[in-house]
Amino acid sequence: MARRTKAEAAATREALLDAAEEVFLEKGVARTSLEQIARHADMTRGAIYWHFRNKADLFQAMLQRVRMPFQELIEEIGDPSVTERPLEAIRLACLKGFERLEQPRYRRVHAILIHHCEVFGDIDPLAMQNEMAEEACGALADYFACAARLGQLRPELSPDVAAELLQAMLGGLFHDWLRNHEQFSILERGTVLLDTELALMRTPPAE
Amino acid sequence: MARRTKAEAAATREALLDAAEEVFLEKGVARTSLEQIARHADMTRGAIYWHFRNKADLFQAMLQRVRMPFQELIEEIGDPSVTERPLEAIRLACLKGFERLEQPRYRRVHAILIHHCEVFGDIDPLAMQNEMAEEACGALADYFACAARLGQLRPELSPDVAAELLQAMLGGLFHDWLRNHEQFSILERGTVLLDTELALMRTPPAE
DNA sequence: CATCATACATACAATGTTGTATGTAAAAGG
DNA sequence: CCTTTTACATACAACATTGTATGTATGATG
Repeated sequence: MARRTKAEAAATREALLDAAEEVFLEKGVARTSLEQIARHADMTRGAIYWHFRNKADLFQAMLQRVRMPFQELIEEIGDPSVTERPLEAIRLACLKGFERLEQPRYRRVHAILIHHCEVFGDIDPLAMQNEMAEEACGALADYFACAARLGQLRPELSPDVAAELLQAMLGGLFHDWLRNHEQFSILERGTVLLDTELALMRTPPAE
Repeated sequence: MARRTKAEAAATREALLDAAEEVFLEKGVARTSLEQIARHADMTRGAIYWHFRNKADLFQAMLQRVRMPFQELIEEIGDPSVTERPLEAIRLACLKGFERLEQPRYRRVHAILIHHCEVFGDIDPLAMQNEMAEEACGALADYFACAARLGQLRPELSPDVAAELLQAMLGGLFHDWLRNHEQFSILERGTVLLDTELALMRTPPAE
């Protein structure tokens, strides 16, 4: 066999990560050997050990391709009136998140992280999930607090509780969908649930 | 070594299941060998292979000890006025579920099922979770439909959406807590979130 | 009290997986 | 055009785990 050009080498690296996604998702991380990943990409383990130190390193590289912090979603809205309508900012950020999750790569990797891998090596997926959850909950709490100051939140509803409530709901929806994405469209159901919940939380227009 | 009496044999079976719970929870199902489980129970693999056919069989037996369908929780309330106050029935059933989850055995096994095991052998934990989720959502939908008929639900809120909403929220809370049960008490936070959500959903008293 | 089935412990063979060591042909560089 | 490095493929040794086969002491049974 022949050596590849730098671009080709980068392409095989991506191909290996693609293969890892598919095999991990199908068989679970623990039950897939590096051999299976390599063969699924029409390579050998030599290629894997060239690009990555071991399975954990490959796994981390796979995660790097789909990082999606909540704050970035907010910033991507690009609407300057965000600070005046925090509930709408939350809504748009969530919708953006739903849309992104429908891309196969995002969906697959998150499904692997949440449903198809256990602790292994120096990688603790639960710790990562904890970080994601707290990051999301913290951001939500900020925006709900802002909404409360602006009188846009029902007065009997504490902003922190609202944040916990919404984060739990989104997390549950997230888990349910990742478990079986053919069951329903996360964009559709997510929109309905999110709008319903926000409508319940918003202070009703005065009559 | 000596043979044991029937009662002792049953005790070692339970001890093996206890050991499996602890080791599974700590190291993940895939990464724990039967040897480790056996040694953790001061036994050998011989004992395991006597009581169970293999790891999958042991795993299933472990699950059998903690089955908790939503309907049973409702029935355990024992309050005959349940059909007249469906939202209260939901509330009590959830609270009962929270309390049960705080028992170490229930907590550990569910944490294993949801966060510490992948597909293996003929066991698909995701399918089990799907069944649990649909069972819960179906039951919730029934009670919300009942509440709607009795005019106890906000008229703009569809019972099915309410059920999906609550199920997602409970599922998210469930996952978050099982990921790290020392972070908060599921009974405390669960009560707050549940009561808040139900209060938002309930039709407000006429003024 | 002799026998048998039970409840394990021990020993062994087969397999799968990992990490590394080595081989190699082509691309990069001068 | 020659050398060096790159980007893998191949080969090998070590280990962990599994299932089974066998051993065995004891409780149960007539």
